[in-house]
Amino acid sequence: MANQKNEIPEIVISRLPIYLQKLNQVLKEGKTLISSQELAYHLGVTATQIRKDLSNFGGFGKQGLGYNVVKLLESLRDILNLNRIWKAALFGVGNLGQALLSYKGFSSKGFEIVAAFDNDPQLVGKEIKGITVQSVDDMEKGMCASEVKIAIITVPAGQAQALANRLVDCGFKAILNYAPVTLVLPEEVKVSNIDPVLVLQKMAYYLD
Amino acid sequence: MANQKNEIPEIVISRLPIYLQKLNQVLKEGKTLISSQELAYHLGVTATQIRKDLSNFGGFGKQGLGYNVVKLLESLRDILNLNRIWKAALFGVGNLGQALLSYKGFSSKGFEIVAAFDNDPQLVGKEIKGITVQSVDDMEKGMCASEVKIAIITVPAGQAQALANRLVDCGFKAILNYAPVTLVLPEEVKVSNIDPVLVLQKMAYYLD
DNA sequence: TAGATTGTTAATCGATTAACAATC
DNA sequence: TAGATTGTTAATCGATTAACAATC
Repeated sequence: MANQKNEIPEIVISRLPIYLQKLNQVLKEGKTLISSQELAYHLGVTATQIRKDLSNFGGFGKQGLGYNVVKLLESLRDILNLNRIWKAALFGVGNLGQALLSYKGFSSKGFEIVAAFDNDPQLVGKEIKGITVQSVDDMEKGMCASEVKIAIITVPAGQAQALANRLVDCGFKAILNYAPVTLVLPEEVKVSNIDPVLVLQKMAYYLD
Repeated sequence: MANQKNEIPEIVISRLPIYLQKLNQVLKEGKTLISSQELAYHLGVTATQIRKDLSNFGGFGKQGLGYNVVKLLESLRDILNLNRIWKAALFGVGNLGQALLSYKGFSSKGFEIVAAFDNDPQLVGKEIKGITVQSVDDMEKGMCASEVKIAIITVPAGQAQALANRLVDCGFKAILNYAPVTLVLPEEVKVSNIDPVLVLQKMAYYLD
């Protein structure tokens, strides 16, 4: 009844990109085979956990040998829907927004920021990294009928919830939120938060 | 035997800053009392979980009434060691590093970047947001005997592990790592990673 | 074949939730 | 007092780990 996606724990899914990242490193080092033990070694997880995680999607290894690096990479990219380019729209072209526009790590991993929006009249119309900043007022015009389903929010905290509501109405399905607020949105929309202050506050507990 | 800190699950600690964030919002709205139910409502957690989390540290509420917002805020700040200013050093003054140097959210929450380091001769000596960029070569000179225990890494992936090793040798105890690699460090050093690509890759699984 | 490592089951561990007595 | 909500126990749920047969 429920499709397979619902059955696989989110915590498993969140580890797959880490495996992918490590496998890319391993590939660069020229290894063609890797055991779950080796893969686990530097990732802070156990070999058993890697095998268990992967077994949710099938058997990718060979007993006695381990995993073919290239094949496992391809399989993980398939599972995570990474065999395509994902377009994203950026909201808020301040310091952080501009840094993200300049970040080369997105495009090399298949994520491309194709539009940028800001409220500041000084910024609207300006071209940054090949992208012309548009007014947030015009968001619906260009985006709602487009194939862009990922939004990156780097607006001030006070504006984030209202913007997020508009994005959901517009049809965005995934939001990467850098604003320091917890967004309240329908559960069919995926939201992930990046807030360095929360992370530092957590670490502070263990200091001193 | 074991001190209390070891006994409280890390997952509990990681939720406390979120409660803190919400309580600050609630305080601004002028509320003086809040129930676990209300607090939970917009945080995607249950009221029971909030009460359970808090009960690790004592009883902060009053039956029939809820929690005094100001008192709970103060208690959480005490628990998380946030009643002081934490100094941090930044490594890597590229786009992202400069955005972090400009970010006002750190100082308003008690985190202050007091030093910045880069390898680029063009950047060394330059002053950004009141901080003079120093050469990474000189890191040990200024930092190892200092009270700065938090490092923020925004250098390229290939340089992060070697830098982190030096930081640990130097006496840093917490590392906020923006480089897209998993750092391997002694377990007494707290490491947190922020990598938007991993987050986007996870969300991609649920798209389409 | 002998050695190594997977994929999977069962056991363990730990976190979340439900329920409710205590009490404001 | 009556109603509300905490703090906590016990039950449930889910994730991790240990163990090992299968098999390369």
